Amino acid sequence: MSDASKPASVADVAKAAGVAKATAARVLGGYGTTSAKTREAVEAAAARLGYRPNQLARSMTTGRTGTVGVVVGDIGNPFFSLAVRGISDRLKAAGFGVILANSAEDVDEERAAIQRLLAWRVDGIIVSPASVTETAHIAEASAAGVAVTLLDREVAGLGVDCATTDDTGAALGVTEELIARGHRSLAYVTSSLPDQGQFEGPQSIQTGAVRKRIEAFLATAARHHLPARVLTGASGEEATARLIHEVMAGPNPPDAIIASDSLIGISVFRTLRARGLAIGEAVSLVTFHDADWTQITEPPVSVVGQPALQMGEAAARLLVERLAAPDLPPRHLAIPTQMIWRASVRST
Amino acid sequence: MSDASKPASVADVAKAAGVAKATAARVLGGYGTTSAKTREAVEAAAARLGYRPNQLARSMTTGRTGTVGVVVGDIGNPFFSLAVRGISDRLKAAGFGVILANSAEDVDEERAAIQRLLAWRVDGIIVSPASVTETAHIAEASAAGVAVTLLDREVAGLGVDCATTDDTGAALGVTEELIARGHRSLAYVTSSLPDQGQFEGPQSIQTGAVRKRIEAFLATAARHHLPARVLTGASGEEATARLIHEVMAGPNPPDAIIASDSLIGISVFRTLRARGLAIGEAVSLVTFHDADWTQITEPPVSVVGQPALQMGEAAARLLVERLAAPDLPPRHLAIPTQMIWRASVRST
DNA sequence: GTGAAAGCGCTAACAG
DNA sequence: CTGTTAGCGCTTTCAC
Repeated sequence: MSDASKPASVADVAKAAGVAKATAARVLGGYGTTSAKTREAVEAAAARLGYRPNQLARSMTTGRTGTVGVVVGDIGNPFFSLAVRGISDRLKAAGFGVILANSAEDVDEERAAIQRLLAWRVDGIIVSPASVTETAHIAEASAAGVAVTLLDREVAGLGVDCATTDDTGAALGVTEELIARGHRSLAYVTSSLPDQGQFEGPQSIQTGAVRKRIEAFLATAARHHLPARVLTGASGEEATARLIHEVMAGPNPPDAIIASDSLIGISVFRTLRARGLAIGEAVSLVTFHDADWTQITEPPVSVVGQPALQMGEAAARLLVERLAAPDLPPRHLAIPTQMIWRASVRST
Repeated sequence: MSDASKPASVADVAKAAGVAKATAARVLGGYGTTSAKTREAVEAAAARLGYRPNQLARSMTTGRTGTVGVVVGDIGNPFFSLAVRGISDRLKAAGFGVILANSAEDVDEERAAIQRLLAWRVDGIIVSPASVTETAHIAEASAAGVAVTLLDREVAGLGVDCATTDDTGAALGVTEELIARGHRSLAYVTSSLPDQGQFEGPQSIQTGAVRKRIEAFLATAARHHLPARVLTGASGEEATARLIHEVMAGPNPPDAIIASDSLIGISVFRTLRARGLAIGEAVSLVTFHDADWTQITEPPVSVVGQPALQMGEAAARLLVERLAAPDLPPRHLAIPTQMIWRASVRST
């Protein structure tokens, strides 16, 4: 059967079947035309020798790998893991495999990952860029001729496809409704770190989606002449807890908090509880991403529903379509979010 | 700079730098010895031409791809997504890339994925087998000379490395404690489907880890002469709800329920709530996997803590070590779980 | 329908 | 330290 030392090649099979290399290749590769008789002979020999196609050699000659690189910030984050599931399913259906890379939200790692993917000659790359400004490597990939699709985070001027949720609309809607319900001091909590270590407006945030949300959040609050602050660096339980404790203990504490993802949402929920604050009464809470758990807490948590799986599917679809039609103009799919108001936000 | 039509090759760079192909290759590939002067010349030429190494060609000649295939049941499941994060981090540190495949817990898909990975000549494969019995393709991969490590689910007699949690110990411990706390009718809920469509003992369950847990669960209950039932097919919210409603409405309903993962845990929690049952009083609940949300429900949910991330890291470590020492005897790392008892289980 | 030969881009082995 | 040569396994001409 199969041999650990050196798998049988087309040449081996050809010899065993008593045909030319090209003929065996035609049968094994499923292209060209062959008579039923030779086909059987080749297939028998292949089975006997435990032939296993070498995709490297195949891709080497054809120039196509049938492979797409996926670079996300954190595959451990439910939002991305669902997106990757969507991507993976869709790509598989289209006959592509996935090479996964985790950037840990670090531009240098992202850059290295993309270089590796280019070296592997992937047909396409789906990436959630860690930075909106440092994107030369993404432009480079696109220029090198691989199809690029942005996931969740738009980068202007790159001229590539993009699948995001409607961050601006979502943030605007949430903020408006919070204000309509009588909240007078708002806070947005994100794990993103500002550029210079200190938050100085949306432009200091490098995560595209988060920047958009903060822009809409601040603009909406300003329009109503209400104080709004942005808490950055909420990465992990302790950091988030510290931020929340600090702001709640300080002057004019927020009466409504928006968490940028479900991980932060949990931490905020817990910290508010630990401070003895009645969520939905003393302080309201909304989180981005409709994680399952938001329905079973007491009170249940209001969410900005982000169809992560569908977004992944959309990104994959965009990529596959571009591969088929490289000259299509770049498209941006902004998938609508769905607000679900629950008791964690007071209603008056 | 870079050209979309055809990237520069070693030969192109060599010609531009006025050196032999092998010399340019030595510089570009970072092997052998070269003088500082030629190195500079080659690097300059490479930069000018936008040279990009072709990993396919590299792997073709070296026989090593520096790539590991990872096949999981569902990357969208937090348990696996954390495991994959651990795997990815560890492999990256060791210089390996990850090709991800999702089996959707389907043996046929898993088989196809493994074949594809073998065609890609991955150096190793980490897989959470969908079935304990249909494992010929895994044995085949191992026989073909790629390092195989099992993730989360042991398969006896395969002679490959394996990183799991201690399922038997965990299930035994949980069951004992539930009984000690006065529960008299137990139920275990899993998404796994039994072999013949109907549960007929642990042997009808194909998911290795789940089978082990059920074995220990049933054996422990039997030792105490207490009724214990296994609910299968709890895949998705509705299916789980139906199962729970059915069993709670039937004769001798369980007074303690063990959920096989955190997704099921949420569904059970919700369904019990919907039935108006006081969790931790009328009925107790324990779930496998220490998902974040278990701490913030009311009551908080008891968990069998599964260090998914560490398990992933362990699997990757086993694989890397085997790649370095192929003749090592197969090792099985059973990472201990950590029980955390919370108010969802009554204490008497 | 089948065969012979060239070549993808790179590294490895051996000279010089 | 550098150059020459061969070859990895496959597909792709182009003959026959």
